[in-house]
Amino acid sequence: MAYWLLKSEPDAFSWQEMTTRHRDCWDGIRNYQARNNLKAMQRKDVCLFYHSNIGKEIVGLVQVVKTYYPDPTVVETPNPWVVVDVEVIKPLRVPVTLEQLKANPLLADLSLIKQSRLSVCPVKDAEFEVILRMSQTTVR
DNA sequence: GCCAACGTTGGC
DNA sequence: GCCAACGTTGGC
Repeated sequence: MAYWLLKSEPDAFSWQEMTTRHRDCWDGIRNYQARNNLKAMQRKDVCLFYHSNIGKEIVGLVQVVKTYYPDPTVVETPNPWVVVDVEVIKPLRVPVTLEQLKANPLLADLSLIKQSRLSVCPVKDAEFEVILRMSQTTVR
């Protein structure tokens, strides 16, 4: 099982909305590196839900419930873009801010920090554990 | 609002 | 194939 981080601007799609829908397809990814990460996701993989721009914090956990398929919002053919379906697991008990992530030496290598523009980032097992501990949350 | 980082486009 | 111009993301 792998771990990932999904970014969303709360103005466009917030954690609040995610919990209302409970399950949703993660569409709109238009970056090849991010797309390749989507393609690598397996069912049951856990994703950290991050609010970019506003909040700048990880606020919840979702899991992959359907592996990649063509992005239905794309009309051109061939369609190079894909989505996965994700489902809410739970909110973090305590959100973890970007500031905290940056301040933690164990997370110096975090993809979110090193490559700030990538909207679907891999998270290493050890990094995930550290972040989860910071959030005072357990996965299930 | 600004700017750094980075991706994409198009002229040559 | 190089690189300048331009667009986008996202932190500050």
